[in-house]
Amino acid sequence: MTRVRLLIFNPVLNVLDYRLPDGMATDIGSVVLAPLGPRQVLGIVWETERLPGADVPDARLRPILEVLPVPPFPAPLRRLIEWTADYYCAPMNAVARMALGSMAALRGGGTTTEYRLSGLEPKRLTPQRAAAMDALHGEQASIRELAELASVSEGVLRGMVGAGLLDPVTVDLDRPYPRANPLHAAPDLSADQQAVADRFVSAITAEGFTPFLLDGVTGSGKTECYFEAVAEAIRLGRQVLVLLPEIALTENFLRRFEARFGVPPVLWHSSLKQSERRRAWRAIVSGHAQVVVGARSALFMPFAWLGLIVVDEAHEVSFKQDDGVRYNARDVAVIRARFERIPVILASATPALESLQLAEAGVYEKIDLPARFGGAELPAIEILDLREQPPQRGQWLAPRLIDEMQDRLARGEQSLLFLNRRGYAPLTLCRHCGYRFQCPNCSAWLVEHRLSRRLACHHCGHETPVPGECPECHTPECLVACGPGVERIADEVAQVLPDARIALVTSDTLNSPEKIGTFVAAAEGKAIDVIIGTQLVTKGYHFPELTLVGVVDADMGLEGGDLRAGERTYQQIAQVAGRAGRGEKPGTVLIQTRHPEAAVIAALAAGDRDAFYAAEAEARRDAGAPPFGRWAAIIVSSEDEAEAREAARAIGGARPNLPDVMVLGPAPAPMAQLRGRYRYRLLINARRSAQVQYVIRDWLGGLNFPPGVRVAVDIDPYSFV
DNA sequence: ATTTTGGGCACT
DNA sequence: GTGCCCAAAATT
Repeated sequence: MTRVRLLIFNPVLNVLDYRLPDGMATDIGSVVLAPLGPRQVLGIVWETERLPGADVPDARLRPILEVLPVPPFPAPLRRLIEWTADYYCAPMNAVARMALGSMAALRGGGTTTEYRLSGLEPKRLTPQRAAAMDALHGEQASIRELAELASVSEGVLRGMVGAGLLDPVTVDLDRPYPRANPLHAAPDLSADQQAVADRFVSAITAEGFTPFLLDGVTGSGKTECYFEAVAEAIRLGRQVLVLLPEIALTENFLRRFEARFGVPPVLWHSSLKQSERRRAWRAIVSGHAQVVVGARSALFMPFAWLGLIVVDEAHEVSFKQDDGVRYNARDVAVIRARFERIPVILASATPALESLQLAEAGVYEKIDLPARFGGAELPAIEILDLREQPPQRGQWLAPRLIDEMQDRLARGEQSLLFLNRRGYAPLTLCRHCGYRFQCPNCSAWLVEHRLSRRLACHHCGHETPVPGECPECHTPECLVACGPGVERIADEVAQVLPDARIALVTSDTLNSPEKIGTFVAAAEGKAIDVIIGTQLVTKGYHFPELTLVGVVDADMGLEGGDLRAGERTYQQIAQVAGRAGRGEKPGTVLIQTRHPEAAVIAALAAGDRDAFYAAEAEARRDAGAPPFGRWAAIIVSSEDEAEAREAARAIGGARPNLPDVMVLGPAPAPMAQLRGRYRYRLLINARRSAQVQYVIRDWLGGLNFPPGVRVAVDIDPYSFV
């Protein structure tokens, strides 16, 4: 009788042994279906010696039901899953889950019917049908997905099929993607860029683990360089994974990719439709997908022949996942490359201090790309001290910044204002009684969105219409907006530059590929004079007529005691500054601040990157922060405040007493309530040598908590809320 | 997480 | 003894 050990996809059971029935064969890594009580669960066949479990007598073993028709997880992926679970104190099955697409993807094969608008004019147009016609433009998907997309019931759509408004299309579920051609459009590289590309190509050919830190200012052509590595991998028949921080980035990226390789890459991100997800996953595991561009969740895909990983904008905070398995895709990408024995390229204009340190230590091979491509000059950066030249009362733009914008408008050039705050105002209060609108589920103010006339929580999605009176004292028309958001800045610009054509660029306004495309076309076609945006506008775009960048509030990111606040501010401003002067004309960057003396601001003004990194390193060393020391967080949460407090106190009471590990707390988390759960936090600061994970596992392993209490461990945390 | 089991208790 | 509710145990 053959006994098989499975990694089981059940939140509390990690490991169970089964019997392999006669006539059934598995390999290590096979994905199987197994009985669990009256149910069926997925499992992955694992090396018994690598997965400790209880010794259950042969007689009690139940037989595996089915081996799923997908290639077994290869050893490098299995090692990656083990490493990630171990390092981030997460259950192995939670990590392994990230490697699977969906049940449908595991079964594969077959065809399905999708529907798309036929273009026929409706005879009878109900409001629901009108909404569907509007929302489904250019979409093709199943009835179910279309219904969700258009927010109408499936019945409405079936009716539309009957009326001939929707056409059925038979689709092969696993239909292949067009092949990328490495020779489609050979790039025109500078000597510097060619040297970098050559180095990458040689690493690909050598087929070994080679981690690169590609450090080059915005516009230096990092993408063109690593595209040559991608081309070489394609030539050798290996697959490539390119990780990007946000989906919003892909629009621009896809155009550049298609220009270079003739076809779009395979996309992988969380908002793929069922059918797209299945098709992409099957192409990835079969080895058919040549280049996969994805968000961090693509990192655990079971590639058949992975040959290269690229992490673009590798410093981006969004590579850190902050729920579920709290991993950092930038770091795990390097680990995966090590297990796969392939090159990995971390590309950034403003690398994380941790990455720079690893490069200095010789762990990463550092590749510098100093010059801006085409000789375009880096913009001049100037500080506007708001204490010396304050904006008018109730406004946020200093006169000097307005003058410069006026000037650009007169010259037919473009300006960009950056403020990383969505909505109209971050706080709304009652002028009469001082009532402040707060989220019922979170410790956060509700942000007024004037475009949608709602108050919204940016943490949990709670929304309410803006009321006409104060809910506390019932005074009508008494609400005041406090502080600026991008919508309010847009109002101000409309007021001071009445002739300017303004584009507001936030995740609220630019939430679909079509809208992004329209915006980019308008900006390139000089149909926009002033772009006002959040995070979203800081990277990727190339507008030759954009010659002025204004940073509305450089101090915003520095408040709040986040350990990486300085670094993030530097990165954001350097990034958005890179949008200016990308064409023939030189750019200017104006930074509004009340703290011109702060190290970050001073370094930006002086254009002295090294000075910033030196100051930041010094501060981190003093604080025992990464990369010189290590942090970890334990977050205890419950819907019951007392229960959360009690559990946190119990954890605090069992704290280890070790010379190289310091425990702070428990204390209410800065975000004391989040999505209806009360939260307490303990912070662990350890020497770099300390085995924090083992200490924490030991510590928490001996404790039991009531149901309803969640204890999350965050290793190398980014968010301190 | 989900399902099964079993103890305690009211009721026939 | 039977039905019902809830907590505890088991899931290979």
